[in-house]
Amino acid sequence: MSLKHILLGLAERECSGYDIKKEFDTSLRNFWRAELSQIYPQLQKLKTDGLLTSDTAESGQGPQRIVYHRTGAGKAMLKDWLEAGPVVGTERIAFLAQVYFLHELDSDDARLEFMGALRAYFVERLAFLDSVEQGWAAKYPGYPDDMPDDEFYPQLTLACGKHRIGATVAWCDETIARIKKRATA
Amino acid sequence: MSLKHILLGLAERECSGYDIKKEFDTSLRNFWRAELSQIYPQLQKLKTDGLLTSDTAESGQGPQRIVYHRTGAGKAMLKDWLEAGPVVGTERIAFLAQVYFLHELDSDDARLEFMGALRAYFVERLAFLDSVEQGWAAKYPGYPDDMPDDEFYPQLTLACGKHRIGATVAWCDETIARIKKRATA
DNA sequence: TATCCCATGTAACTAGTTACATGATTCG
DNA sequence: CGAATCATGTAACTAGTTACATGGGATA
Repeated sequence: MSLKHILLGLAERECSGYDIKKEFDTSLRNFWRAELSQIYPQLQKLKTDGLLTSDTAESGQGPQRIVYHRTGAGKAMLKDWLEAGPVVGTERIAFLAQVYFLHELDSDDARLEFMGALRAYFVERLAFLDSVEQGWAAKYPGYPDDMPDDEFYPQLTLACGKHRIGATVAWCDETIARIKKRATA
Repeated sequence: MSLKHILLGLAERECSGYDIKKEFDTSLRNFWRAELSQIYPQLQKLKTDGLLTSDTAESGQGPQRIVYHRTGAGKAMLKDWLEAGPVVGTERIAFLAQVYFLHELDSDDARLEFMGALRAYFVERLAFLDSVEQGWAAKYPGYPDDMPDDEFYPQLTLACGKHRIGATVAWCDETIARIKKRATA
């Protein structure tokens, strides 16, 4: 279960469920997503399990915040997860399932439209990653290697996204060319 | 919901739940996985929804097989899914969540060990894809483009896997070098 | 005779999504 | 005064996992 461990990782610093949601929607968005309706109960559960503690804090606007912080046991559980080695082989890639059955569309035009939409999506993702990167580069003159640990490792996930999405765009281009060639054959 | 549509795609030809499981474990394994305990009830549901029909067939060994075949409505639903455009942005990549928090491990050696294990996994996946490809190449002299439709589109998913996994291995190498450089700095 | 593959399923559980409910403050 | 943002949650549902249950036929 990764969500649990992600919350334990984020709770190195005091944070509320609302704060965490914002992190999912920005920094973590390349590899994980979660809704508030999943985050809040999970934080409560981690607290009853003794992995987090909570405190109330005033917020400038709106109701009181409940801020969480991880315990020693919480940190230990996160470390166990990392020490158990990479969690791989569980990914589901829906668009590839669609490509697998793309012959069910009834024209090459329809198939090319599908591939064009796919390519556009990934190009947009790549642009987003570039913009995040520019923010970092502006903040750290020694970017990407001269950064504190708690930014260096997140930066690695961005670098991975760039590699993978770049490769996916290249595959889209290749695929579009192959379908066109096939159409004229 | 992708599983439903994948089953509708596979049920173009008559197949049993058991057959489908084998397809998940071989051809589809690059982008989706499913257990028998999810497949069997889902097939039953698709039948009651009028998207599949079923028949019993003798099997050489073991009990009777229940073979499914999709209806016109089933085919139409699959087409609707494809025509609605690519399903993207839902992926969860657990190993990147781990990398994001890798600074929580307490030595560079531990971090390099993690990255080494990750690299080894992807190298192995790449070798598997190469072996699948060699099988295809042996069967079709005009590989990869001169293949029937119902093999060409699956082949595209293999090509995508090769691109993406290749890029991931390159990222692992780059990352290992960056962590080493950081360790000596 | 033991193990593997064939073949179908159910039960209990965990994980994640969508919709709903509440209420304060701030900005235009 | 209306919309956006802050802030927390519950309820109902869908999706997926793990464990259990059954039993035939083939192979070693």
